[in-house]
Parts: sequence; C-alpha cells; structure tokens
Amino acid sequence: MTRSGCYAAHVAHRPYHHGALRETLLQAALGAILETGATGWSLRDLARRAGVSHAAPAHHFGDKRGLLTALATEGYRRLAAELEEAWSDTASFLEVGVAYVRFATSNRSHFAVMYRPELLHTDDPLLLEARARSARPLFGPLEELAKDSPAWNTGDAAIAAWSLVHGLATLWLNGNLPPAVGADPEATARRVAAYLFTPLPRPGVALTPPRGPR
Amino acid sequence: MTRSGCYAAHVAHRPYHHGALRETLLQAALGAILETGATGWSLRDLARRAGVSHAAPAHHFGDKRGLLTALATEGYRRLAAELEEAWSDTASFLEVGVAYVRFATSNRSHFAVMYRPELLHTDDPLLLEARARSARPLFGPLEELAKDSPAWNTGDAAIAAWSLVHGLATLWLNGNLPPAVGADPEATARRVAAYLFTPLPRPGVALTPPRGPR
DNA sequence: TGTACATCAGTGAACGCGCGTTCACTGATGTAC
DNA sequence: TGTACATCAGTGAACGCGCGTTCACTGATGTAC
Repeated sequence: MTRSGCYAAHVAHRPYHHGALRETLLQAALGAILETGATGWSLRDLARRAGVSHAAPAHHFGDKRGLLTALATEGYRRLAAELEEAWSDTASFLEVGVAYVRFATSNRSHFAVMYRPELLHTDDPLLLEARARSARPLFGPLEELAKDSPAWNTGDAAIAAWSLVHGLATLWLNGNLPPAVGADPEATARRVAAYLFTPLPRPGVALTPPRGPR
Repeated sequence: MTRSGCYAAHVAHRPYHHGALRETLLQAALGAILETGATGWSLRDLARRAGVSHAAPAHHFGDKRGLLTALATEGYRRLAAELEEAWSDTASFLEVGVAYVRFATSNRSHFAVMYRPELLHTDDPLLLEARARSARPLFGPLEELAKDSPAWNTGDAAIAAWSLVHGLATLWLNGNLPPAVGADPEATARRVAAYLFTPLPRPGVALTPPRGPR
C-alpha cells in the first residue's frame, strides 16, 4: 500500500514490480463480480483492470478457483466479526440476523461467492476455519436461549433463523422483493425477522388446521 | 413428439426437420444448467446435445436470454400449480412452504434461473403473468389467516415465510447445510418452518433483551 | 560498504480452442388455385 | 388430384474475437560473504 502509493505519483515509468498485486487483483475481482456475476469474467479481464500483463494473475492464485477461495475466506472473516459484534453489543438474536442481512447487502461480491462451494477449494484450511467461525454466532446464542426447553431442537431453530435471513438477503440482492418493502434492507430485516419465534396474535388462529393434513 | 418418435425409428437418414427442437433444446438446457450452472454453457453446447447444427438454437430463442426466459416461465407455472395444490389440499400454510422447498429441490435447473432477473427478459408478458400467479399462494393465505389482526403486517409476514423457505431451499441446493439435517429436504422444511410464527416455549425467554438495543 | 548470486514478480509473444454471429443455401411443409 | 409457390426450419462454411496456458525472458529484491 505504502509502496504502490509512492509509485503512483510518477505513472510515466511504472515499476516492474507492482508491489501489492494480490490485493489489487482481489479488489478487481470484487468489481468484476458486481458487474458480471460470480464467474462472468476472465483472468485476463482482471489483469486488464489491475493494469498488469494477462499472465500475472496466475502467479498469485493459480486459477479462478484459487482467487475465489481467497475472496470467500475474507468474506467469512468479515461476516464472523460483524455477527460476533452484533451479539456482544446488543445481546439480541434478532440483531444478529439483521447484521447478517446488513453484511450481505453491503458486501455483495463476497456474498455472491461464499455460499457456492462448487466454485471454491472447499478443503482449504483457512476457508474452513473462517466458515466455521462465522456459523457460531448463529447457533451458539440459540442454544443458550433455549437450553431448558426440551421441545426445541435448537439445530432446527438455528437453521430456521439462518434460512430466513439468508433467503431475505438473497431475494433482496437479486431484486425479487416487491417495491413496497422499502429501500433499506436493514430495516426490512428487522421488521420481517420479528415474525420468527413469534406467536400468532390471536390464539384461535392456526396456520395448520386442527386435523392432520394428508 | 409423435413425429419425432416416428422418425427416431430410422436414425440412419435423419429428417431435415427435427420436429420438436424447441422442447428438445429446453430439455438440453435443463441438463446443462445442472452440470455447469445457470450460464456456464454455450448455445453451441446445447445444439450438440440436441444433435442439430450450432446455428439452430438461434432460430427458436434468439439468444441465451430468450431461452432462459422460456425456462423461467415454465418454472413459475409449475411452482404456481404446486403451491395452489398444496393449499387447496391441506389448508395448511406450512404445507405451502413445504411445497415451495419440494419444488426447488426437484426442479433444480428451473429454480436456478427463476430468481435471476438479470438473466431474463423481465418484460416478457408470459413471464410476468406466471411469476405473479406463483406469488399469490404465498401472500393470499396469510391475508386470510390474519385479516382480523391489526398488529400484523401481512406483507411482512409473507416475506418472512417466503424468505425462510427460499433461504432453506437455496442453502440446501448449494450444499451449505450441515449433514445433521438429514437427506430429505421436504421433511427438513416441515421441521424447520414450524419455528415461524411459533412462540418460544417458555414465556420468560425472549430473543431480544427487555431494554431496547442500540 | 561492495559484490555476487539466488529468488521472486511480472512480461509479452505465441499456441490452439470454442465462442457468437452472419449468410447463402437446402429440404420439408402448407396453402392457393 | 395435381401443380406452383410462399414460408418455415435447419445447415454448414466462414469470420473475427477473447480465452487459458505455456515459456523463455527481464527487472527488482534480498541475502551471504
């Protein structure tokens, strides 16, 4: 960063060594993913954006998959940090869910790659560690909150919560939600996620009829 | 179908006209999407699978986007039919959600395309009509069930339900769920979706602390 | 402080390949008379 | 029933392009002595 900033001053005779090409390529990939999707770009495209020769990216990542794995790992680390912070700051599980949606909508390119194992080196130890860390704030708090409730399967409840915020983020990012929800994904998440684990307003109303279906 | 079946008998001298090329190409696209993702294939690839010249697909769909739009429309029609049937058969909103997950996991290729407007001709009237029809069974029943509950925003509640089943289907299809959930997406959906609109087991436990967060 | 050398980061020409698109064509079908 | 003709579905050669990969190279850096 300091070095590339220094060289940037006299563009006329660029140095042979870029100095921070790895970070620059990751940055370029984020932009490319925003514009053409998780895989709709080429390594040559990235090299062009970074202003280096088309063979340079292979030095750092080998291939696309290696680059995407680095990107996903970075994404999981950021997500974990934001979820942990939300839980420790508010002690509200709802706010953990809101933080998930906030992360997804303000880190679109990372999010577009993180949950696509077919694009990644899924045995990469750094990736595995970061992913595991990001899952803990979704499962841990629920186990704590419902530890004395034998009727609860906290695993299923956590997956319900995860599904809800993941689905909301996905539908939002792909532009599938009706305009009526408004333009603020965070506020929408807070309103919508409130219906999880929350009883119907009138006890007499049930979503499933009294006689068993089928 | 009858014609192509007739000609299939004497493969040696194939007819000049395929007879059902449009349907065959859609079929081939479903297979290609399964193998390489929503856009990881070429029109030439499809032509090869269908056994026709590489320029033939353009006759029917113009380009990839046209073909994907036809596929998405078919998907929305099937989804609408399955959701409508679930609601009229069981009168259980939970079962509508289960049907959504069942559709997604047994029509992977359709599902991979339906919620990606950037891949489609979003102004296609047939697409718009089918999509609108598929949304009704998700919003209608909730309005009915909660019509006398002023505390409810049925729009938000419907989006909560949609998000939950959409997220669960997405996480399932991408292989992101832990093995502990089991191998049956439908049973998983029934267990997990039960936590929506359902109170915590002990009234004393809250997911949000009594003092307002932030 | 100086020199020699190994290592590393990035270059650029060359390759073969599959792609979308174009276009003049051919074979089959359907309709008018 | 027969003929003429318009329309339609699909062909196949040709095009220019961007791709990933290879490879001998060059320029910069870091370390040993």
